[in-house]
Amino acid sequence: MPSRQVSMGDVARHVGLSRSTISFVINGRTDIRIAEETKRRVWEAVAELGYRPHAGARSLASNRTNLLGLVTDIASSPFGGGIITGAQRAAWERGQVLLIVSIDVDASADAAMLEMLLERRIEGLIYATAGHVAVSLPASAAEVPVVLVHCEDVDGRYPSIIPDEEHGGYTATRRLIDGGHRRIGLINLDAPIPAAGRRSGYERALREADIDIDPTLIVSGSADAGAGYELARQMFRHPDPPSALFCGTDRVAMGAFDAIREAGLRIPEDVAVVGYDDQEIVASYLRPALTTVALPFEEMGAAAVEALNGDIEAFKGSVVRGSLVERASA
Amino acid sequence: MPSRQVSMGDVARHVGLSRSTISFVINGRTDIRIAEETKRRVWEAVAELGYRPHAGARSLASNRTNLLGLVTDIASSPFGGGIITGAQRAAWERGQVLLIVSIDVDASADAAMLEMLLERRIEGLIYATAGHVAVSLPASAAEVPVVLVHCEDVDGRYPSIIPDEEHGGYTATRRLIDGGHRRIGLINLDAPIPAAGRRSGYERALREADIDIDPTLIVSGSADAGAGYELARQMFRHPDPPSALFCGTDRVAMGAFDAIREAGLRIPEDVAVVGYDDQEIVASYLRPALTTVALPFEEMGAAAVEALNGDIEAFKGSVVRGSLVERASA
DNA sequence: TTGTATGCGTTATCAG
DNA sequence: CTGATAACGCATACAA
Repeated sequence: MPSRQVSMGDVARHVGLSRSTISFVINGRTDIRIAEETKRRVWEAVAELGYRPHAGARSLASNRTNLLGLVTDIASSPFGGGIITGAQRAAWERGQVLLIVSIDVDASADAAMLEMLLERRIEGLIYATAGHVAVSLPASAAEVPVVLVHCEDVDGRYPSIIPDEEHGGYTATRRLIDGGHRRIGLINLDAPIPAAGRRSGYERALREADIDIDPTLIVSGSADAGAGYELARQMFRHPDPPSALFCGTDRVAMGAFDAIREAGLRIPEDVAVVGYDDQEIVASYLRPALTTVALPFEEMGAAAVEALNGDIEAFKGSVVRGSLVERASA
Repeated sequence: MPSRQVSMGDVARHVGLSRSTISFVINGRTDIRIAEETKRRVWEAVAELGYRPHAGARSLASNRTNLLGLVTDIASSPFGGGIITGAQRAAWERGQVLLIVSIDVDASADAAMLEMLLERRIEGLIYATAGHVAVSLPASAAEVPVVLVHCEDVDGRYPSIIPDEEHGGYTATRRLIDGGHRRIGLINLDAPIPAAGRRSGYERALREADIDIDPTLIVSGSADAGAGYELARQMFRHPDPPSALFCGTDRVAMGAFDAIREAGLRIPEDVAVVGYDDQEIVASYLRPALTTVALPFEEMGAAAVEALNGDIEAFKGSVVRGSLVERASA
């Protein structure tokens, strides 16, 4: 328990140099030439004394914190953690740190949290959600650069980084077509933001392969297993049932699996299935393991940090692509 | 874009008081009596000028940061996010903030991350893992109070906050006994830290109910669905098979479900099943939904913050209890 | 109850 | 290349 922390002055005294010199070498400033020997001595003293810069003092003097705020509900959600991972990696590479605040999906008590972030002098704010939703930020958010991830703000003030749903729909469908299928069912999501994009990707893939779009093969419902089960059951009562299924969610696929088995069909021999989300727990433990389109969480997190560090306006309406995770169901 | 941030001095000038007075009212100091009228005027000016304290300056002057470091792999894991939620809630209540650093389960490049946390002058460190494992921290961690959550350090230097596995095993088994079962199978985990505790809870519940412990009803394997399937299959080839199953993991239960169905048995009518972990996605989307023992993640996170704020030694070897989540499988 | 003076650890400016 | 010196915004001992 050292009685006092060791400061830059202590280091200076130890090596018999001025504080400025210490500061220069510690910050690795290239605009000022310093003798190698001097640097060596400084670093040596730093190690010997166990000196550690004081971030608070530094931010006071330099008026920079290298702090980015990340407020998100993904910690209280079973997936989407990739956003944190991706954002943090990108931030770290730039010498930046994330101050993460976890909120509830519903909570609006986040004004106080934001205030706290502002007191800490964050230099940018990332607001990320696990689900693709519309949000509304406290007014004070506007005091720093803001990017939204996986959500959109109600009055379109801030740029959003969202998954390329059209491309995802296309990728999934294309995989099925490449597997030789021509009757491909789509169990889409009811009306949330992404549903439309997913469907048009599906249709584009079909058109490209000269397959007629059969509206009776397209249904939609909620995102859970129950809906998947019901909708799939219904679909396999079709006089000319599909040989492949693109499900809007891994959970939907999970339900569909049950219905397909109940119909006495095997996966993927009789029916190939592709899911959406790559919710690891569901997708990889399903039997057979689910081939699915991964949401690009890490990429979105990283993109958010890049946006904050670059021309933020350039990211308006930008979209990032997920990739197909091949397992055994298609 | 204000050309300069407004400081305490600006507020003081605005109301015609000294900076100390402003400081006193802003920090709500009760050891110094200040006229209500004065306070009112100060807060008014604060609002009018949009003054916001500078956390860096404050930490420099007071030598306190109210920052807690949380380094964890749960963001890159599908569950355990409750630790963040719980820790943050507890911290927030004490006016503290979490600096969260997400690491990979394997990564050991965390020395640099820890160094960064120390530069930010964290006043305590929480190291939390998604899985119950043994870890080893960089030496510099010892410079601040440390608590481990859901893990233990190899040389037992720091206190750990871990789930009460014995109690969990007891709770699950007890639930089955209360449901009228007397032949209860246990599919335990192979040799990781928690397995032993779980089993002794199971045995205690049995003994309490005067049920003989049948070693042939106790098997163990890895934590995944594949193992659950195999082990359960095996168990139902027993001449006198169990009418209830306690699975060491929800994923194991997921596999067991398949085996039970294959054996032509119904859940829970013919076989009652209780899982462990309460991995929401698995447990709630299984059909029937899985009754399971929840790991007390939020409570552990909160306990960690409390430990850091109190007598940290008192938390050595302390254990926190999860609770049963009743669904439909038992 | 309020004001003054000082110091916290850094960075930045500017002169050598 | 190096060394004084002055901020940075706030808390606090001390004086009034």
